[in-house]
Amino acid sequence: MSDPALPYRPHDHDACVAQALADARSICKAHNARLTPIRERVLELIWQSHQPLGAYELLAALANDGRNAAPPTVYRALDFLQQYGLVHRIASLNAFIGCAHAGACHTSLFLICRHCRNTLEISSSTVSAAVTQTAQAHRFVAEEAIMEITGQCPGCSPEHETQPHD
Amino acid sequence: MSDPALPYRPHDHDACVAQALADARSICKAHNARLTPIRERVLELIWQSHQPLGAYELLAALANDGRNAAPPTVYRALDFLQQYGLVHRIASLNAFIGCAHAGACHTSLFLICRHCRNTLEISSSTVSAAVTQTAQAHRFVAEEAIMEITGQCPGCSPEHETQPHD
DNA sequence: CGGCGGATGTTATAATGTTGCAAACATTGA
DNA sequence: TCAATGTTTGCAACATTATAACATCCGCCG
Repeated sequence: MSDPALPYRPHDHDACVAQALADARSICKAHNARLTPIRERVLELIWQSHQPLGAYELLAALANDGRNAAPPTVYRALDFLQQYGLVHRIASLNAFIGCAHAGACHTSLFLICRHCRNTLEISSSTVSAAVTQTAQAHRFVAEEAIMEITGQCPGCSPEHETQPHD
Repeated sequence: MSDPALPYRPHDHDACVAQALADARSICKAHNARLTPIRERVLELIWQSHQPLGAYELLAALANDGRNAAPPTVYRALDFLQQYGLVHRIASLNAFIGCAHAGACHTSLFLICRHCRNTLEISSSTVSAAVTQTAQAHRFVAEEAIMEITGQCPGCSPEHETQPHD
């Protein structure tokens, strides 16, 4: 299998997914929330791809499972997962990706490679501080921040001109 | 140049729109681009609202003009206007707003009030620098940045509890 | 058991965005 | 002026993304 994942670095992807699912289970338990089979499966599918997945891609994957799913099923699962901070929505792609810092309060910045689509979630206190400060300077009460940077990841950047990922 | 700090403050809106249109005309002229009636009208409609407008809202407005427009008409006009930096797309709202710094190279941050929807475009060098630095730290070549902060503007923030804007 | 509430199934539909082709129009150069 | 060319617009159909409304199921608690 062509080691699909890898935001920029090889790693044991199965283990990384398993860890994410284990974290999710404990987070849900702590909140008395039910990580039902559908919800868990959606989360697993999302984690198996480091590229953000669209709702209808998830839908197709569920259909592959032999499951009889319609759009609301997927959107409801996604709503749940977002609510507990287990996945993020990438607004510029209409797609979803697993949260790399589930459980922790954080403002994330996403580095999205326009070539291989691998997406890296970063929690930068420098950026967060700059944003907070800017908002305050305009007497604006910031509640949610979306920061999505599109460009080229190290594996696909022009200086290399080798095989890009994917 | 049009008064940049428009939302959140009273101002002569007609003049502000007129100025934006004049700027647009000169920018297009400089690039040998044609600011056709449809494109200009779309830009005007967008500027007349400080709240971001959706493509289908624009479509309805064009229909009101007695014009016979279909979705591609609007999307093409929007593509054109974005190409020349005259409008920005707000990804989290699927909507468009006039660019407050047309002509200048800039990375913008948007402060979107979830109450009155007024949206302020800010060019913060602090934030830009922090983002650039973070991207570089991951050897990521940043090309486009989307930064959208949702929250409450001064007029709608809870401490006031007066009449919100809009 | 029986009722309650959350989760899922099902159908339909809304909202957003795109493709492809043809007609209209502007610009250029002979 | 006229044809050649390229851009813009009209138009119809379609693709994608997201939600509404209501029925059903299932676990839990009394």
